[in-house]
Amino acid sequence: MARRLTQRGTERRSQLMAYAAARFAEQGYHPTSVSEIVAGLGVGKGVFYWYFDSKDALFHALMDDQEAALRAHIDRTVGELSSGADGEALFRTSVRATFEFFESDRDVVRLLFQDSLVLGDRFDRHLAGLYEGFIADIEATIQAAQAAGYVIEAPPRMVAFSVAALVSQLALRRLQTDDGLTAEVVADFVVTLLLDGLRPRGGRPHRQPEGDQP
Amino acid sequence: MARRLTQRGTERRSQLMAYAAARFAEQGYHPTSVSEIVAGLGVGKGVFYWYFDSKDALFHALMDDQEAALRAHIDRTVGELSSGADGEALFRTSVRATFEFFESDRDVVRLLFQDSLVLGDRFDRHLAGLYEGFIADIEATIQAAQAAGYVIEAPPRMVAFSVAALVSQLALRRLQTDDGLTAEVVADFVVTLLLDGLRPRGGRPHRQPEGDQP
Amino acid sequence: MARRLTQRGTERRSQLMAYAAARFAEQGYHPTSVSEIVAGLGVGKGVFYWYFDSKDALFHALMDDQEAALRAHIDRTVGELSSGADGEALFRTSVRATFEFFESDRDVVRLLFQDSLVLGDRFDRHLAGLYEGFIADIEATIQAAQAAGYVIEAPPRMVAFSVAALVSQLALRRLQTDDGLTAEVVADFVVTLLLDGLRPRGGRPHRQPEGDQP
Amino acid sequence: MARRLTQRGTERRSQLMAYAAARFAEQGYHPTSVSEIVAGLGVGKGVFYWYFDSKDALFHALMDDQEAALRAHIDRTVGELSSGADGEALFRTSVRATFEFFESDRDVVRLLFQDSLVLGDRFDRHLAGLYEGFIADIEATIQAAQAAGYVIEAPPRMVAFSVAALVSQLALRRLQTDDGLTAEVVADFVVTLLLDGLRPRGGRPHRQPEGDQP
DNA sequence: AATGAATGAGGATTCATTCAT
DNA sequence: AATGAATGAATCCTCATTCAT
Repeated sequence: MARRLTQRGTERRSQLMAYAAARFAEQGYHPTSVSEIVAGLGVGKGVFYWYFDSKDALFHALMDDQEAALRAHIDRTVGELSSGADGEALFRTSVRATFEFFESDRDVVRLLFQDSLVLGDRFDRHLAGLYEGFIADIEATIQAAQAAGYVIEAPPRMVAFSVAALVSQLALRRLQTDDGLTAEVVADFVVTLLLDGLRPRGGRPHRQPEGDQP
Repeated sequence: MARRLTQRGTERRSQLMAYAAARFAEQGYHPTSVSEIVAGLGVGKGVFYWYFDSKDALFHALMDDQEAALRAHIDRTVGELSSGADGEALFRTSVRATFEFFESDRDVVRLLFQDSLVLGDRFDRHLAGLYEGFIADIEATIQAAQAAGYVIEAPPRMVAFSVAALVSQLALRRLQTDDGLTAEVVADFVVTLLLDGLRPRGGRPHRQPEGDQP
Repeated sequence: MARRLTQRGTERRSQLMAYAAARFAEQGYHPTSVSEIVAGLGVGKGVFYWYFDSKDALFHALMDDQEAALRAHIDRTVGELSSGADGEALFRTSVRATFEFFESDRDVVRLLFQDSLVLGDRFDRHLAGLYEGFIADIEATIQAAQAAGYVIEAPPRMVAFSVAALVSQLALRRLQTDDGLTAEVVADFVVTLLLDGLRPRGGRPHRQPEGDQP
Repeated sequence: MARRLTQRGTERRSQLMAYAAARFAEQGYHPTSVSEIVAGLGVGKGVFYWYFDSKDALFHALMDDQEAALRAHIDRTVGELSSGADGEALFRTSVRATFEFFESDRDVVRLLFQDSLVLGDRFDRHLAGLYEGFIADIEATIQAAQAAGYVIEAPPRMVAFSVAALVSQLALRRLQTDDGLTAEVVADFVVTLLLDGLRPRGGRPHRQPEGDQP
């Protein structure tokens, strides 16, 4: 690999990746065959292997690309914030950017979250790395916030996982059940939930004898 | 199917399911072949198709079983609570029971979360149903709690998804990164996070000019 | 592999080996496809892989079988010699038996001598071993004969190679150019050549001025 | 083909042949792909088909070249002999020259002996011709020597095959098992074996009752 | 209830060759 | 003279499933 590509070659490669991403997102990795991909583009089988070493390799390339794109989108959005923004604003902006990104290309989420659970060991290393990237970022932020007293004490990694879990799962489920909510509304709910929880702050009703609230 | 099974037959069937569950959990559904399953048990191919109509059917049976087992475990645990327990106690107990269940059979989580994303449309209906079962339960609880003022206003389904997301993802990640925390500690953290959020309640430090807390 | 085979299974396996041997002998290993083999027998593709792990594995099985058969044939023939037979008779008998064996199944020679030269490294170990088996046998005999003064001094291994070269190549070429000679005549010529050389023993003509004899 | 080549073109062609020869010698004809050859030289696929009609054609060109080179080497070496040399000296010189040639380019032997056995019918005609060239030469010499009484009576073609077999196989095996012998020593052994056989000339020990000499 | 045997479509991948540029 | 791109038949092999026994 690491071929020198002409303009046309670069386009072909992108075409293949885009089409494959859509099929993987729709049906999953295993049920999507290379034949299906090339047939979908109306090209010969050899074309696939001219651009990718294997089906696996394509998948990894896809993941790498999307991860980079997500990071770039978040960084860009956060970069646009006024320099005086506080931590909460930063956090909220990041979460919103994430939901926006997933909103703009619905395949991406489905793709990014086909993880090792499903794809077997061959993908573990790659995906673990990818996931870890985000988790580690969040973890660092959490630790700083804890040091400053803005976040309750708890193992930062567990907290980071929680943040990632909420963001990723809500983004994902939005695709499956259209609840009519905008990305922004969901993002803001996530931020509120993470910061303040489900229990109303301030004076609250007394416990009821027959109560079964959460 | 719907065969009438002898005692021995029932055992065989369980054996097959247990072995298949382990393999599915380890490598995923597609990469696990029927041959591998029967070979692992040292029996002929016919055995498999005597007890199951297809590989799909086995998978669905597995899901049904595990879902029922999880529900039973939660119900049993909650049923042991003193009748005077309040909503928060109920909630905490349910979450704990869930983590305990996943703790007792690590394959189950990996199995339950190989979802439609990965398995393609054939599994959608089944899994959607499974997932929906839990979501609907939580949703009902949330609605009641909101009516009573114990939970902030927000689309109950979204709230329910959030609860499910946190519980399931933290249970899942525990398998992959051994953080040395007990199921109970994680469960309690999840409950706290959901109820009160990450931001400390009570008097808080003022915002700092250079702040970067979440 | 190492499957338990029924009578029918054993027959199928033999059928496959026989047919494959013929094709390998005729066209060589690489130009013979698994499809061709199963088509030739009118069976499905899966049949091949029920009996053999791979095309390679079949080839090795073939080699093992034929080597064993050749050895057995030689041992049997030599065993029928009167117990008072001398070394020369033994040698002559072995060489004759070898030619007979190759005569009885013409594919075998072509098969046994598709060697590492042609088949690449994957076959090296196996074939080297096979070839070595015979070479080592001959080498031991040569050494004993040298000790007793019946054979001239020379590195025994080189001598052994020479014997193997003559026997195998003459057997092989007989298949390609029908010279109308019986296996026995060729065998006896080989023995004579090896023992006494091409130069007539006893009184010989004087050198001629214009000579160009070998 | 039959292109008129510039100087640079001639070099390219030679480069391709040399590289291909090395690969064919190492892995065999079939396992070596055209892609591998051009990649090894860092050129595009088109280059290969500019200089050769096909992979087969390259192989044949290789064989032709090497055969010519071998003949030339033998002729040159023999031509250097004093004109009064007798038949034995001529023979010895030819055999030595052959071993020297193979010694100087180890790939050649491996290449020349990838014969029809391995390469299938397409190569038969070519290789048969090649081989026949040498065999016919030797055969003529043998016949002359037999007429003059220097060589025992036996079908000359069979004798010629024997000579070719010994020379080629010993040259070949030297590559695989480094026995530490020089080309000259092996060549001389071959000559001695062919002329006088393994049995010592002159007074010989009587047969022993329990004998096991060759 | 279970076995070994068989099926054959389909999977990923390779490869000699061709072609537009 | 040479390139990168493309072709598509063919390769080895897998696998869910069926079947005779």
